[in-house]
Amino acid sequence: MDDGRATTGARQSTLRATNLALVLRAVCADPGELSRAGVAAALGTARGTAARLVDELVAGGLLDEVERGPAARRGRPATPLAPGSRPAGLGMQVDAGLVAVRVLDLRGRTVAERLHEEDLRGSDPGTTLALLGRLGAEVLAGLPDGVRVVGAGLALPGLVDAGRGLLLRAPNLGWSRVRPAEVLAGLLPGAPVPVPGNEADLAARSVAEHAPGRPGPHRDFVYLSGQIGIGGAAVLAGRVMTGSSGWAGEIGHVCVDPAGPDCPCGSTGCLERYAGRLALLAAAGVPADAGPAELRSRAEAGDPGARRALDGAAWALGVALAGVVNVLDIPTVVLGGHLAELTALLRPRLEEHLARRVLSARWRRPEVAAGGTTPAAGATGAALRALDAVLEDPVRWLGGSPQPV
Amino acid sequence: MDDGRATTGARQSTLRATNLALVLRAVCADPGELSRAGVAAALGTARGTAARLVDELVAGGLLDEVERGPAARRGRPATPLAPGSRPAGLGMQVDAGLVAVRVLDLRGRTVAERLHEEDLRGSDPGTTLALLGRLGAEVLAGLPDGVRVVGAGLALPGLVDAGRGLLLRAPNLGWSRVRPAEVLAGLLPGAPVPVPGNEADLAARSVAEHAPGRPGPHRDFVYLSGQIGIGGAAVLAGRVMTGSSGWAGEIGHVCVDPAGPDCPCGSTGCLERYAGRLALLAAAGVPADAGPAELRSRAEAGDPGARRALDGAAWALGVALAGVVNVLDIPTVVLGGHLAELTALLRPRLEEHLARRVLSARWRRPEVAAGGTTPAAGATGAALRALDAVLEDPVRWLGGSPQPV
DNA sequence: CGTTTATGTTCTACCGGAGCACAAAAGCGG
DNA sequence: CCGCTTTTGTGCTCCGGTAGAACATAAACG
Repeated sequence: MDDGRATTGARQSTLRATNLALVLRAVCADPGELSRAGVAAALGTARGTAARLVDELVAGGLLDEVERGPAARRGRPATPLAPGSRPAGLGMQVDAGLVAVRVLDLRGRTVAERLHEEDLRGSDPGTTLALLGRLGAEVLAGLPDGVRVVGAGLALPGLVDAGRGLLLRAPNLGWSRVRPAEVLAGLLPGAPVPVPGNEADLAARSVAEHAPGRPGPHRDFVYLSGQIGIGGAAVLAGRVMTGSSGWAGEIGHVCVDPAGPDCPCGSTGCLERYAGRLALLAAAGVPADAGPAELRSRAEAGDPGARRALDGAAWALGVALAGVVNVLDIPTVVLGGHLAELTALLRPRLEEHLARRVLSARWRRPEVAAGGTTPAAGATGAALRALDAVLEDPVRWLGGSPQPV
Repeated sequence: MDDGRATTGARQSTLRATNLALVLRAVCADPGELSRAGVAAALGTARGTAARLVDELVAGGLLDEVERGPAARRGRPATPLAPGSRPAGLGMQVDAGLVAVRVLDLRGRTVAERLHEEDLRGSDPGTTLALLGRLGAEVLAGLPDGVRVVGAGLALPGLVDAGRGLLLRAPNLGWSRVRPAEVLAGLLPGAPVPVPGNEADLAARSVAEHAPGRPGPHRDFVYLSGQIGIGGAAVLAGRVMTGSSGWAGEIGHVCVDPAGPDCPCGSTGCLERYAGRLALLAAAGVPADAGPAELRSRAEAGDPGARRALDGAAWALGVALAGVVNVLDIPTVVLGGHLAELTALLRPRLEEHLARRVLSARWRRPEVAAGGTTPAAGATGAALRALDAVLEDPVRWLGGSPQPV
């Protein structure tokens, strides 16, 4: 997308902006642990400077001075700092099986949420988005006083043109060329228009950081989001790679076997045909409406059909992911969505396949981990992404006016 | 590798360092086109500030004031600036078929080079590196006065642990666990120890920028380096993705057909088995020592065996690259090495396969382009990487002492 | 040859961090 | 209970760096 390198000369205000961002980020990384002096130590700046920066952020509501516990060390007690509790991000998600709205504050806490489960395959975009808008409006209306929504995001299971706010195609919803903003704009009073994004990218972000600026357990990983289809994302140094148009991560359509079954996408032998939710359940002989939990209990009970289906999925995942790891050298795989609860069953075979097919496995063995099982991870990620605007450029949010993007 | 985000507070000297780097980079991007006033306009700084920064860089030898041509516009004529001609990078390369040494200056000009072709498969690392060292010493001895080598790199066709300066394994050389610095250290007087890197990564860099800081025709592309094996690299926003350990880009071992032939790497149906130099020539019935030029002329003459072999390679490349494009969303493929001269023959089929198997092809059709045919692109890339240290932090090179890394 | 126009230079003003001194708020020890 | 120690927070001056304007310079144009 961007070059990652500013081409504009740095002036002194840039310096201050940079340092404000660094202070905010340092506090976000260790909420409640840093004081003004701690910030100075962490950044290597003079105490006076750090104090001035902190004061400014506190005045703007981006940082809070929190109550201190019982004084442990001697010396004047520090005033612990935490990310402000007023700035919040609005995350929304539409998936084949649910609609979700979630509001996160700068500390990463869920301030409010609404989830609504419903089979939305083939649904009418206008109707579904209107439902989402109503849920969103309810959530916004119920927010505590003082909470300021600084941005909004919408996770969608398909190819999104973020620049134009356009969902190009979401196969499992049956949607094409939908512009969510047109429906949502009027329904969310006082909130910015949600920026659409790919569900898997955003879910991966919720794994990469648990709260704005607070790194999760993994910093480099390949994320697999098993919904009805299989989406994915590669995360490097805590950043989701979105590619040149934002369409990266379509791991579900990596070819596992060119002689394999046809895929609606036009290719053959796509991973989705082997490890997608429907394919997996069908191969195991589990009714489609039973879900992966049933598959799991059958496999744990020793059902041979279930085990065979899981082995097949592990094999297909192994072929596809080995390719990804060979190309990207990110030897950690996090399984999310319906694959998360199957991780224990898939891992042994999958790690075997990866060890065999990844060139560098001799020196660093690829590992498979389970992602969180919180529903609607995409909504969380969307809220986190919205809040990132604050971390990136705190100065914009210090002035009284909450300028939207 | 790193987080891409400094955690240290910015002080005023940081500001100056940033701006010096920006000035240098701006001049490198447009050598000979910018004056002091031009720099001020490009960076948006005051003219006085820009002039002061330029003066400092000129005094340090990082910028040169070059002769101006005939005055075109009216007004006081500008003094055009160009990257300094004294700082230089030393790039070296060992491949299965050649040893190369190349010195590039900050303007991207080849100051000196030595190439030596020889079949080095199964060669003794010590002997070959000693040969490389001798060539390097000759090149260094012949450098014009005033040229200062600021860094050195060594492109190697295998897995490199850059942190420890260790070549883990280079299958086509038959080398394992080689530490080039041990041999080279004493042989290159007055030059820093070459930092090893992967050949494909470095060759890709030479495509991404033609001179330090001067972007090449593509900013986002997947590079394929057809040597005996097939290496590769993904370049995003002009930056080569090296992965978490620097082992990214092993496209040659992406699985094209799990039921395909065994590969020495332990996997099956690797791309290399279909589109590697030896596999390709063998499939076409061309003698191994004849090379791709012979294959090309046969195919252009209509030889059915040659065409079949190329179609097979295009198919395999299509399957593997479609996977890469699906995952990374980098819809430009640059073919280098022996594949470069076969581009015209491979492109039609390859683009067809990509169009069919890439999910987003409907909205943006993947394209295939030919890389340069300059020999030893890895050496060029290694020299460019060495020079990057200057662009990243010019301040280090302004003081008289040429502190090595 | 004066005017016009753009470049390069010099000077002051302002901004922001560094560094120091000092006040404040706790624990520790008598 | 009181002074000492220790750490935090605050106020001050100094210094480095950019902004901006005024001025000098070097060409082309009429």
